[in-house]
Amino acid sequence: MQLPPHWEKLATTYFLHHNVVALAQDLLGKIIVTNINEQLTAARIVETEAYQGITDKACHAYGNRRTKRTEIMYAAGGVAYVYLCYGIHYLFNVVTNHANHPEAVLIRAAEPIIGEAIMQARCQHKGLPTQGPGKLSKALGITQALNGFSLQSNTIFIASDGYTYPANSIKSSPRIGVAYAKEDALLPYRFFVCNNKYVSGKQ
DNA sequence: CCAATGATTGCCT
DNA sequence: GGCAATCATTGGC
Repeated sequence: MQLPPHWEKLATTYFLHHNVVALAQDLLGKIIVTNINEQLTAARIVETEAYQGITDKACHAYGNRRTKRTEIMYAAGGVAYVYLCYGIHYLFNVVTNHANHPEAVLIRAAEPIIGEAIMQARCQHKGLPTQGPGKLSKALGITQALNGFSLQSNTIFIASDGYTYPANSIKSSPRIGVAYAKEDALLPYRFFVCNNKYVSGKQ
């Protein structure tokens, strides 16, 4: 696989950062790359959410809950956490922090860079292929089979081309669809690039 | 064992 | 704006 020369795969150490909220914000502008069934696709991340470990009621690992599903969140950062939501959609998360600190960043939306036609086709050419976490996974070819995959693999990883969004174009808000988390539902852990058409929901 | 429920989307009115 | 689709995971019995 040949990437553009100035793209650099993010190293494992990047994902070991202890502040998942800061990491969620920093991931805006980075590029998610998948190479599935010989189909290369890449998209620049424009919307993320932080899930802050065992004290965050919205996090699957709240209360140190360890189940077959959540187990991968307890691994050291730099692996994929993929799970099925509403019985229909695969949601892609990046596990962060050191082992036994179960934190993750949900990647909610991205702007296509490479393989836009592949993404459109995977989404049956309906609407923007990478707007919203379910469609994004579908467009990138992400399924449960990728759960636990290392982001150092060549199948799925995150790269930087040095681009960053200006600080004044980044906004935060409460996370989407977590009303059940009561007071933690109000935490401003969603980050997005404003005026970007791929961002889901309200801006 | 079984019923309830979601980190959503798309189609319908 | 409302709601059905659709199923793995979860927790209670």
